[in-house]
Amino acid sequence: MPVVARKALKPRTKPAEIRREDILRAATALFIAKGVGTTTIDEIATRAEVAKGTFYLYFASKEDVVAALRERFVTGFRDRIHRAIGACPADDWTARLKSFVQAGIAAYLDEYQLHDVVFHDHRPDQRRMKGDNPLLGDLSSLLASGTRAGAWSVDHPDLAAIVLFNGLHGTVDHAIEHGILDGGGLAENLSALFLRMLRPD
Amino acid sequence: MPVVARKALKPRTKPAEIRREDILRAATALFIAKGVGTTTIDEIATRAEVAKGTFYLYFASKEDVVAALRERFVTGFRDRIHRAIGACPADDWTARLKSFVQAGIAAYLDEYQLHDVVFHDHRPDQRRMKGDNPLLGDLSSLLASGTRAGAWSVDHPDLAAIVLFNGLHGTVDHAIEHGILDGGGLAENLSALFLRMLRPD
Amino acid sequence: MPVVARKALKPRTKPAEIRREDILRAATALFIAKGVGTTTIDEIATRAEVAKGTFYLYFASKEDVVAALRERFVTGFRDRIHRAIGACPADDWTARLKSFVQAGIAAYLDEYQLHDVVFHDHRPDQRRMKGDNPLLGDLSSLLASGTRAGAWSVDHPDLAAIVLFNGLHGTVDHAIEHGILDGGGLAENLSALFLRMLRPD
Amino acid sequence: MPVVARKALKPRTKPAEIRREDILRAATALFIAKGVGTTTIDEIATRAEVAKGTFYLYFASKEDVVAALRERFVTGFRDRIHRAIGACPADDWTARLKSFVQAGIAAYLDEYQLHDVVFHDHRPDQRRMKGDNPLLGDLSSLLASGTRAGAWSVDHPDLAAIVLFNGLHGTVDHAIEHGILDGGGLAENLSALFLRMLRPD
DNA sequence: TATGAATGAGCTTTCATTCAT
DNA sequence: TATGAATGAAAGCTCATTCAT
Repeated sequence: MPVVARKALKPRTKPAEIRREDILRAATALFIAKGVGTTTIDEIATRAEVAKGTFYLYFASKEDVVAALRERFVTGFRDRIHRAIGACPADDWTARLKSFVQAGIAAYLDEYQLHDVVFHDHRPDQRRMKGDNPLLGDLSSLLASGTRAGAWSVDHPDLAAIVLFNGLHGTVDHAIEHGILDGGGLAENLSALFLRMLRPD
Repeated sequence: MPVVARKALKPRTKPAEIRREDILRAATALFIAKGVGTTTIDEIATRAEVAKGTFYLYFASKEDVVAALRERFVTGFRDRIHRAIGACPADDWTARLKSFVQAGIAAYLDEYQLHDVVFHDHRPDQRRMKGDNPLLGDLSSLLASGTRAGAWSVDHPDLAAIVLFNGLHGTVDHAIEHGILDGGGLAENLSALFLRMLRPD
Repeated sequence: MPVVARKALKPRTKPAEIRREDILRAATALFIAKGVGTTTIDEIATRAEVAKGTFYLYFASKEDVVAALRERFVTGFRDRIHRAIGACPADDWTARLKSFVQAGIAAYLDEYQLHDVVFHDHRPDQRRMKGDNPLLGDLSSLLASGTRAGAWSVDHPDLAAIVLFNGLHGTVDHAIEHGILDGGGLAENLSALFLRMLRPD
Repeated sequence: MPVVARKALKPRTKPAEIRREDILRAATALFIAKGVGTTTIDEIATRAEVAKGTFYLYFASKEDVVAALRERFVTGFRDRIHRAIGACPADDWTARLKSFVQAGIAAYLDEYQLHDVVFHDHRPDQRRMKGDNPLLGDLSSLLASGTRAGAWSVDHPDLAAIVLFNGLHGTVDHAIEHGILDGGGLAENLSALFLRMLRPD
């Protein structure tokens, strides 16, 4: 009777981080393909090549997975925008705003499917977390700083930030719906519109 | 004890429209209170004082109810705005835009709970119906007309309409989240912001 | 305001026998097309252009309809065979048996769909009614009479009747399954086989 | 009280084959007792001492269970007949045929309840599978071989096989209906009848 | 006699979660 | 850490039947 290995072939234990990643990746693909509600834990586990029980070793529930993906989405989105803005001269406010718009549109167009998954709340208390959107603060700061620097003029930076952010969001939604994927032209027009809003009297 | 009544109390058969209304009302209350997903047909039927089978006599599924409510919500919302605009002098474009904003905010604040229920799609193809939003067309027309009349200036009325509408929407969302229910002040500031955007160069 | 007729157009009341027939006809078509179990009372009523409640005025249940159809099927089947036999010379036993076979096959091929409907019992006590099959008695008598007349020889007419009847039944079933619809050839071969069984030693 | 056991008593996990068997056994008993249509999955699960969900781990539906039982019934039935025939001298054709009849009757009498359950199709396309009956082929071969060996004479072995098989089937049905459970005498008479049919001219 | 709105018991099926191994 | 068989609550939907008109 052979005593040796046999299990060396398929290491039953992977580093936890990898496992988690496997599951997250599998879930993302399925959520995008068939929606969160329709995807079963079973399917996620199968696709991640993991037993159903193992899933629960890493996540408490399906919603927990969605939350993790949301976290990651928001961070990634924000980083991307920050990187774009960071590439602009510190005192070129118009460029910074344009970068915000351009990077925001591009990032959204790239990942709107994940966005939909991740912001498709099922709970009635959805009205709690949106306020946490850190981009609103970023944008508000940008507007306020530009105003202070005399680049433009805004009375209520918070309000303007909300309008700009939602305007951008809605514009991309509209573009996606209508199959327009030319983010460049979109960014151009949108920036122009936003800058009109910021013109001093 | 009156002998006459007896049947007046519990008419087995009600006019279809009333029955439908009963069910719709019951569903609305439950959807708002505990979410669409968590509400069962059973609960709706019980609350509407109707047998489960009767529910299916009037609606094909829970989603069918949501669709009916959505229809009604959209129509009501739009009517309210139209009524407000209609009360303004036909050539006072600024007043018309302000009315749009004010009525939109008020209507949304009044009914955002129903709004949430009704736009909480479960399907992954949510990206189909939003474009049907007739208010976008209304707003775009308003902007274009005002431009033609020389009241203000817009390069891309459709784009501007999207930004305004989503800006308004997002602003109210934000207000609700933060417990601000002073629609008046909100409308004031928002209109001012929008009008800045429309100023000719 | 016209007071006249209005109802003369569509006489709400049809003679009971007609109504019953309408329902029976509708049920038959549906049962054949989609099976008894799958057909709903609603469908029968709709097809018969009658209200659901009216259905219950004429039949106590779906099974009651099936029973009525069965009754009718059996009677018709038997009549057809009797007519065929009756057309033969009273003392030509071979011809009478052949007629039985031929008419039986023809009738079955013509109406096997209804046969299937009508003998597709759902109850576990199916083992009760088959014995009522009057054709077995008819056939047994025929065999006994022929034997007494010296045309052939049978030890146990009842047993032989069962074998012949079921043999015939099974043969047609087989033919139908295999798409053979030439009843003539079938009857020829089957009669020959049966007559071999009846040959005296 | 033994302390060791505890888990031996109610092993949460049983070998799949045993579980399947438990369910099949429970279903059979219920189907026989109250019919397939009337038996609910719930009842089967309860009787098999299994959760309802577990049922669906092993079978896709009630019909799936019936199909499994049918499969098993047909195989068992055929095996039994083959065993009986196999016990006869290879060249004693009469004995072989008698064995077929005798074993067929005995097997059917023993298991007609299961037979009824298993062949109580609900679908309108019942006319598809019967032809698959492998016993017809077996019987046809037997008849042809006996003919070739000069033991008897048959013109159309396939047709004769159908008649014999259905004759046998119908005879037992009749016997059951009338409470005759003496398979022996039945076999005697039936074999005699069949052999008459096979006599050379 | 005829209607058809209303009933509600009852069935199948799904799936998140547990837990013995 | 990993497994996956087992669980069982929960929910949607159907349809035979009733009954007030």
